[in-house]
Amino acid sequence: MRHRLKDVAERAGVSVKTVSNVVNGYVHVRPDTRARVEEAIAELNYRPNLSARNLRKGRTGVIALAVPELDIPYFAELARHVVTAAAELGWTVLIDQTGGGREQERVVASGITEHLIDGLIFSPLALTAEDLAGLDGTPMVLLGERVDHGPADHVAIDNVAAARAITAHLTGLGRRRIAAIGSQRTPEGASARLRLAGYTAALADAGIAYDERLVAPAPVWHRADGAAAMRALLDSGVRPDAVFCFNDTLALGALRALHEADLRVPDDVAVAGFDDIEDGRFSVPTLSTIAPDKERIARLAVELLANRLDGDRAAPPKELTAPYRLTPRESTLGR
Amino acid sequence: MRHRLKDVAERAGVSVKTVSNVVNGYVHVRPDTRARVEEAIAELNYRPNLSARNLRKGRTGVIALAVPELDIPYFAELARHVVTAAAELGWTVLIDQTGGGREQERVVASGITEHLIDGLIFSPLALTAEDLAGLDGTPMVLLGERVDHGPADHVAIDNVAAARAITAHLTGLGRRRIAAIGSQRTPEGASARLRLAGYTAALADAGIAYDERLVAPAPVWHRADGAAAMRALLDSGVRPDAVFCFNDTLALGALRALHEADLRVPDDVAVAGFDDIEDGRFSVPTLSTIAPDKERIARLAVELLANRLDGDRAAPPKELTAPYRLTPRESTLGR
DNA sequence: CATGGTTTCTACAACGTTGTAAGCAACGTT
DNA sequence: AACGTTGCTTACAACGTTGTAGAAACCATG
Repeated sequence: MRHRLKDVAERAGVSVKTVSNVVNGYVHVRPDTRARVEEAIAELNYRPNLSARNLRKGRTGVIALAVPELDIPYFAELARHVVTAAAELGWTVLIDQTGGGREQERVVASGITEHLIDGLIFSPLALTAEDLAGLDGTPMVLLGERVDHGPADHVAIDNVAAARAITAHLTGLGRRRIAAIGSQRTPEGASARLRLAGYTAALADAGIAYDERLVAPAPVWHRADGAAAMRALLDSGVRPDAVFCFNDTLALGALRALHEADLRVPDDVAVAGFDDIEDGRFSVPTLSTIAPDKERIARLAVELLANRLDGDRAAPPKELTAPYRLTPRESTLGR
Repeated sequence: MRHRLKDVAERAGVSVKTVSNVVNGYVHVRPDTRARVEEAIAELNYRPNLSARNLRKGRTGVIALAVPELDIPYFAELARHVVTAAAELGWTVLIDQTGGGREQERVVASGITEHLIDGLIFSPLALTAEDLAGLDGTPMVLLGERVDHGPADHVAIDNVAAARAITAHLTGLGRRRIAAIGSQRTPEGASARLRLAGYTAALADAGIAYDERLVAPAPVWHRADGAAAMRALLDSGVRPDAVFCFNDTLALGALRALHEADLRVPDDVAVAGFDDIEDGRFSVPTLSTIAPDKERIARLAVELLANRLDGDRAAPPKELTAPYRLTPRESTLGR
């Protein structure tokens, strides 16, 4: 049922290599030969065996995208853009779910899928620079927070500036007791550190003293964690008049907790997020946020990988910065 | 830098095949031989070349999961479960985004990735039974609505019964003017047809006349479409006291539109969805819904595929039904 | 018609792996 | 002592493809 070059060759009365040449568009093939071969290909419904081709060529045409969790909307949206950008280069994307743990991420980085993929676009949570130091094999592009000058190409937005901008947006509304949700002390918390830095910088800009009690940790950044952190803040008695959540899912959880506490958003408490996920455009109220240009991030990552594959693998790693937009919505409307 | 069986064999002073045997856990290898080989493997950091293995075995260890869109939360959550279930069998999952169009889905089904994947788990939107008739190659499991007794294994929940159950939940609250959002006249709308059937059946059960004006179409089932459909219903003057949305994203859009119209949920209008996506547990108000057992669906699909690969490929297709739960939340609380 | 250069095609080897069959020890049984 | 059995290991071929090198056919030129 499944045919090989050899079958086509026999049917067309030529050598195996000639069929291969036709399949690969080699120019020096007589038109009538080409026609006979193409006819045979069609009749047998021949399709190349990719494993064999890959074995021979040392390329697979498959790249992997590794993200912590697919059902975090930000990563799902990012994945869509990466798939689209890669398709334009004829690549297939293998999406890998790491779970976000350091050990699992190390396994991915060290290339468990080696020999199956040509390259890797990697959005790590927990991985450190040392983990990456040992890697020699597959070309890799990192997304998200800088793993302090790691050995790989890297695409990110300016987290500190973005966090500073949205916090400034809150101070600009006249809010003074601005809480932050999502801080992390673990080494995994690179994003958290950068966004916290932006937050404190913006407070300083506005002449507001930093109050540790207004900063709530969140071990992971799911809705439930945002709700829990918000409840903890409210219970602690520090009456915030605004909250900057380090991502949108945290913010959606916080909205929920505020609702349960009978506080009005934005009247009593203004809420801001980060990532611009689809949900935030339809929540009640709609969510003010930082909108990273995900489409651009994906495209840059794919291009970096393409350059790495075709060009100099030993070239020094590139650091690219993608744009973002401050996107105010109902959750931070002025009073 | 990258080593082969041969390199390991030379270093350990054994034949290539013995190294292969060690790698594959063959039992008849003397402990000291095994130790020497494993040492050599570790020293060289050897990893098998999957292309070569695949070529030899005729299996790739990769299955594909094809879904319309990754950033529809239901599919993202489903994908996570499929990845988990497949990992237990040592499979890697290649996630493919079809976009939901009939032509693209046909390309996926006819196996553009042939020779790269062992099997396919496919959640089609637009595909018809005829499109599937021609397929001969890769084993396939269909998810979601039945493509009327297609030629492939199939896993789904009982859509009609589930839709009937949640509509009955609304009538049980004493609601009488129950709208439906998400109907589709296109052939793609298999889900829509089944859920509409459940809705009408439940109305009949409760002795409520079917009113066409209460049924709003939605070309696709995104949040924006739900909001638009809800607005259209409100503008048309048919004052509903409840809405059954054919999925959760539609329902979240409807919640938003009701909020903008200053109607209270559930007091003025009760809202129910379908799918039990994460967002619905944190929306304001939280969303009553039908919760399909996604974990079970994924597991069944993977098991069906495994049976197909190991067993009789010509066996008649199986139809499996996964359980669901009616999950009432705030959006349909009694008055 | 010899010369040299294209064009067209082919045979062969190689990519790295594993299944098959067979060889060689070592052992226990008769 | 001869025999079969079992445990361990190996040589070889094959999976389907493409790169290399070269043969054969063709063409244009002097």
